[in-house]
Amino acid sequence: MINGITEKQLSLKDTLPSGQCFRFSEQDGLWTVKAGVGSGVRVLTVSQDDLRPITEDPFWAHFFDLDTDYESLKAGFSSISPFMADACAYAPGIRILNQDPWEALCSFVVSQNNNIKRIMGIIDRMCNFYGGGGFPEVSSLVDAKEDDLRMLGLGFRAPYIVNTARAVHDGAIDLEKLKSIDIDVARATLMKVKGIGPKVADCALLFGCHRLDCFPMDVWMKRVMAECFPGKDKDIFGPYAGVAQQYLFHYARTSGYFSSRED
DNA sequence: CACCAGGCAGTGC
DNA sequence: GCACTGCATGGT
Repeated sequence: MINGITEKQLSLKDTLPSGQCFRFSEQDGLWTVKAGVGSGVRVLTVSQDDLRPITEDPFWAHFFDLDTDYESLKAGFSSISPFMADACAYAPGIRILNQDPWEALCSFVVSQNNNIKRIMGIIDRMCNFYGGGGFPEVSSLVDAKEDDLRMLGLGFRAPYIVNTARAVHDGAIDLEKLKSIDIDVARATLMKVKGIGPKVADCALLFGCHRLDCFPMDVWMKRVMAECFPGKDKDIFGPYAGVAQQYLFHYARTSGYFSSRED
C-alpha cells in the first residue's frame, strides 16, 4: 500500500469489471483504462500495488470518486441486513466512477439485452471507427449510417444510438443539466428517446452524472430484490441507493450466491 | 437445437 | 396498468 489508499478503499478488479465502464483491460496485474470523448481521451496505466497514478492526478482521483466517503456509506448499508453487510464485505473496494456523461449514456444504450464482453467489443470498435481511439463524439454519431453501426455489431440498437446522439445534439438532452435537475425530470427527459428505457436512463444518470440515488434494476437486481429483500424497494437503501446497488450487483453476479456464471 | 445477455418498443387486454 | 413478443448478435 502506497500513499495511504488501500485495496479496501479502491479495488481495481472489483470496480472496473463491475459492469459500469467498458473501456479497460488488464494484463499481468497492469490495468489500462481509457476515458473521455474524441481527442479528449485520457489513458491510465496503473497497478493495484501502486495507485499513485490515480491519487496524484486530479482527473483520475475524481474519476475513481476518491472525494466520496465510502466507509460511512458501507457502514450504513451494513446495518440494513446481514446479506447487505456480506455484499459490502465481499468487495469493499468498489466505487462508482465519474465517467463522461455522453460516454456513459451511449454505452448503456449499447448494453441493452447484451452481455458485458460483447458490449466492450462493440464500444471498442465504435471508438476505432468514429473516435480515432477516443469515445465517438456526439457529432460523429448524429449522421452515422445505420449499416456502419450494424457492421460494428450494434444490431437492433443502431437506430437507438442515432436517436440518442440527435437528442443530445439538438439540445433535447442537456447532459450537464442532468447532473443537477430533479431526478424524475432527468429520467423522463432521457426516456423520451426511442431506445432509452428506465434501466438505461438510471445507468446513465448513476455512472455518467453521478446521481447516486439512481438504482438500475436489471435482471440481476430483480433477483436480488425478490430473494433477499422481498416486498421492499430501493427506498430502504436511502439517498445513496445507487452505491448499494453496485455492491449488490457485483455480489450477485460474481459470488456464486445466485448460481451465476462468471465471464 | 434452445436459452441467455446490466432492455426496449409495440401490441393486446 | 400488466403480460407477452420480436429484436441482432455471439456465446454456451
